[in-house]
Amino acid sequence: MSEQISRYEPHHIEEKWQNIWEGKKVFTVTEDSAKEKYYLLEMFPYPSGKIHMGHVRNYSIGDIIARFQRMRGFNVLHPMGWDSFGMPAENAAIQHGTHPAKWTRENISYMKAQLKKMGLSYDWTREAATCSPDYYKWNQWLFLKMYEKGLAYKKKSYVNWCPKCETVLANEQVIDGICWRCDTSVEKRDLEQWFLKITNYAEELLDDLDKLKGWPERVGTMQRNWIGKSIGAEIDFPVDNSQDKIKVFTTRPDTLYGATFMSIAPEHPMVEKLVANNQQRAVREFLEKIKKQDRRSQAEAFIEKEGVWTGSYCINPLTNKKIPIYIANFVLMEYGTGAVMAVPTHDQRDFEFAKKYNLSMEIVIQPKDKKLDARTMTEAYVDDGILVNSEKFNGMDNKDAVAAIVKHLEEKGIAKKSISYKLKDWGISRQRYWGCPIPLIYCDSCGTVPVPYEKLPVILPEDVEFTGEGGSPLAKSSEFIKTRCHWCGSNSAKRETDTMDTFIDSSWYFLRYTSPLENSLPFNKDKARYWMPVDQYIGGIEHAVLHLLYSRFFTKVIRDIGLVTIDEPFTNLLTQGMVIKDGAKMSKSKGNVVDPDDLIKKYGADTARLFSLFAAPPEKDLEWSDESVDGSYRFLNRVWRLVEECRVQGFKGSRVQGGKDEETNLKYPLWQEMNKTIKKVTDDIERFHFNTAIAALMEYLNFLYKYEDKGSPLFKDAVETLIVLLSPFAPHISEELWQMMGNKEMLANREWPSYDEKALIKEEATLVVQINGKVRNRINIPAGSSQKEAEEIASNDEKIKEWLKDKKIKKVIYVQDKILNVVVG
RNA sequence: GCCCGAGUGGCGGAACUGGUAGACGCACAGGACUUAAAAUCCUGAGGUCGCAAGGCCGUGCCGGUUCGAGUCCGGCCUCGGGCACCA
Repeated sequence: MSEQISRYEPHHIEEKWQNIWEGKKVFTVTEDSAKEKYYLLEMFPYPSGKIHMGHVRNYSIGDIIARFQRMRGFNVLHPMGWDSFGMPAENAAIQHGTHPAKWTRENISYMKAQLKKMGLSYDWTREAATCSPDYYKWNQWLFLKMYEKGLAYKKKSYVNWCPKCETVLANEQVIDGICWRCDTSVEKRDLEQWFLKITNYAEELLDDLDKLKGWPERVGTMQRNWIGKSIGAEIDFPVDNSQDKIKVFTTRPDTLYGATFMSIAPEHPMVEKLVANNQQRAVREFLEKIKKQDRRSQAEAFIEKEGVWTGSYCINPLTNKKIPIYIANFVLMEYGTGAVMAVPTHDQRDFEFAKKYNLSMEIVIQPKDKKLDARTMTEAYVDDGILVNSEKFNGMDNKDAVAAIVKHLEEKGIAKKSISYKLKDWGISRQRYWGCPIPLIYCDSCGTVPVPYEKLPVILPEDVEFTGEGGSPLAKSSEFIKTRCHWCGSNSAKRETDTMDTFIDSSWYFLRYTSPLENSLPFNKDKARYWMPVDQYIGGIEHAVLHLLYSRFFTKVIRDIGLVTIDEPFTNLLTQGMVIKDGAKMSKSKGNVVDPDDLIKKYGADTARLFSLFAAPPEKDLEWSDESVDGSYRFLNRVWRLVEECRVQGFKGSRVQGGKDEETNLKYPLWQEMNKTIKKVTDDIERFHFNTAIAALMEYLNFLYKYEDKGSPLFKDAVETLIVLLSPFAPHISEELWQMMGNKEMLANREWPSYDEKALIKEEATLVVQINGKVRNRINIPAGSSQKEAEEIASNDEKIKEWLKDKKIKKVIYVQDKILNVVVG
C-alpha cells in the first residue's frame, strides 16, 4: 500500500507521446480502397513567425474531428503545410536585411515545432510549402494551361499604385487612400496586368452554391452577393447627329420611356468623341477633379453625385426624344457597359443627379395605392406599378413590361437580353519579389511567349537586392530578366517580372496534399480521385469570398483540364470564430495577445486544446479567460487523480461491455450513465458541439467521483470509457492513463466505443404536471405510462389535488413520459 | 442605406424537431482537511416575497399564435459582421 499517487505532469507525458506517435507513424496514411476515406483539412497558415491563438483553436477543432473519424474506422487524410509566399517575408528583408527565403524557412521550422507540441495528428510526410519550387512549378504549369485555354490574359486596368514603393497594392493594403507601409497617398494607375477569367465560370460558381449543403448559409450568401448576377438588357441609344451609338445595360427596361438623359463613366472610351467644342474646358476640369478622388474613400463617404454635360445628345429609342449625355462620377466603367440610361423618377441616383442639374423627369410607373407627381416627389419610386406615358405599353404591369419592351426592341434590332455580374476577372500580377514568377517571356519578334512546360519551374532567383524602394527586386535583376526566346532563339527576350497573387498558391494546395511528391503533374490523378473532395474544411470566415471562391474556381478549371472529376473542392465547411480578449480581436497593436507558447508551457497542450473547445461553440467568437483555462486544467487533473486513485487501490476486475452479463449490467446506474455519456459525446462531436461534449465528460467524471463502489466489477470499464472518450480532445493524458491502466494497445488506434441502446431505456420517467401551462409538480411515474395511468397518478398527488380543488377540467394534454398539462376553467 | 448573425444569471455558455429555462465551467459563499495557506474534497446559489412550505416574476422590448414560446409569427431596440453609388 506504499505506492504513491503520481502527479499530472503534462510536459513529461506530452513529449513522450508525440515521439511515440511520430516514431510509429501512426498518422501516416496511404490510399486504401477497402476503407472509406475522410479528408479533413484546416486552412494552412502563413508562416509569420509564431502560431497564434486563432491557429490553436482552428487546429484543435480539426484534430478532434480527425482523431474521432479515425477511431471510427475512416481512412483519415489530415495534412498540413505552409502558405509561404507573401509580403511580410519581403518586408522582413527590407527592414532587417534577412532574405525572405531564410526568414520563411526559419519561421516554418519554428511553427512546425509549435504545431508538433500541440499533439496534432498530421501526416507530416505530406507537408507542402508553396514557396518551394517543387510546389510553385505547378502554379506555373496551371497558369500555362489557363493561358492555352484563353483563361489567362493581359489587359490594361486601373490599379492601386504607391508612387514611393513603385508597386501595385492590393485593395486591403490601402488604408484610407494611403499606403500601409510608407504613408504615401495611393494613386490609380492604368497598367497592363495579367488576369484570370474567373468570369467565365460566374454562372457555374453561382449555381453550384446550391449544391454546397454543408456550407454555412452566410458564406453562400456572401459569394452570391460578390458574384452579383443581374438580369436585364443591353439597349443601343443612337448618338444625335452621328453614326455612333451608346450601349447601356439596364435591369429596368420597363422604365425606358422615362429615360430623360444618359450618364457615362469618366473613363468611357467614347468620352472624347462626345465632347462638343464649347464643353471641352468644363469636361477637362471635371475629369481632372475626378482623377484626384479616391474611389474607395468615395464610396465610404458617400460623395455627392456630380457630373458634366458633354454637349452631345443621344436619342431615346422609344420616345425618339433628344436626351443629353452626361459624364457622371458615380458611373463605373467596370460594370455593365459603363453607360447608364438615366430614369430620374425611378432610380434614386438618377433622381439626385437630375435634381442637381435640373434635368427633366417623367413618371412612367404609377403605383397602385398613390399618385406620383414628378414636381413634388422627394425620392425616386423604385417599386412595382403600372406603366404610364409609355405609349402602347400603358396600363401594363411593369413586371410584364420588362419582357414586352425588350421583345419590341429586339425586333427592331437595337436590344438584347443580357446578364451582368459584379464579379470581375481576377488580377493576379504583383510587382513583388516573394511570389511565384509568371512563366512568360516577351520577345521582340515573337511577342508574348509561354515558357515551355519542360523548362518549368521558372526559379525565383535568390541573389537580389531588397531596398524597399524602386519597385520589385525582380524587375532589377538583369540576370533573371535576360533570357532566350524559345521560339526564335533570340537572346534579347525578356522575362515577365511580375509574380502571381499568393491566393493562387492556396487555390489548389488541397489537391497537392493527395500526392505531394508527384513530379509529372500537379498531383496524381488516381490519388486525387480517391481523396477528393475535402470532406470537412475548417477555417476563418474572413476567407468567405476570396480564398473559398478562388479555390472553387481553380477546381472547376482543373476539372476542365481533365485532372479531376469533381465540381466542388469542399463538401462541408466550418467557419470558426475569432479569439477575443478584452472585447477585441487579439492584436499586437492592442496589446491583448496571448502567446500559445506561454499557454502550453504553463498548462500543456491538452489544456490548451480543451480550453479552446470548451469555452465556446466553434463558429462563435471565443472570449479568452485565464480562469477558464484553469478550469480545463483542473478537469484534467481530476481525471488523472481518479484514475490514479483507482489504480493504486487496484481495480477488482473487468467486465466487458456487451458480454454475457449484459442483463445484469442493465441494472446498474453506472452502466446506464456510461452508455448515456458515450451516446452524448458521440452525437455532440458529430454535430461539432464540442463544448457540450466536454460538459458531458465533466458530468460523467463527477458521477464517477461520487460513485461509492469504486471497486465494483464495472468501474474499470467505466473509467476506461472516460479515457477513450476524452482522447480526441486531450490525446496525451488519455494515452498515458490508458497505458497506466495496463493497456498495451495504443489508444490512438483503438476503436471508438459504441453504446448499448438497452441501457438508455429508463424504467422511470419524471412527469411534469402543469395546471394551465404552469409547472405545479414533478412526479416519478413508470416509463411508458398511458395518459390514463398518468392522470390517475397525478390526480392522487396531494399538491395537484390542492390545485385542482373546485376547478372544472376543460382539457388534458399528455406527452408521454414528459408532460401532463391540465387546463381548468 | 442594404444583406446577414446575435441578444438567456456576476461571467463563458446549455436547452436536438415548441414541452422541467439556466446543464457544464468560471467567479462567489459556506463547510471539511491543514498550526496556517495553497491544493483538494463536499455543499449552496436567477430575481423577489416568506421563518418555512411555498408563491410571484424572469431568456433585449411590444404584441400575436398555442394547452404550453428562449424556440414559431409580426413590429421595434441594441450590438457584431459583410457589402456599399453594380444601373
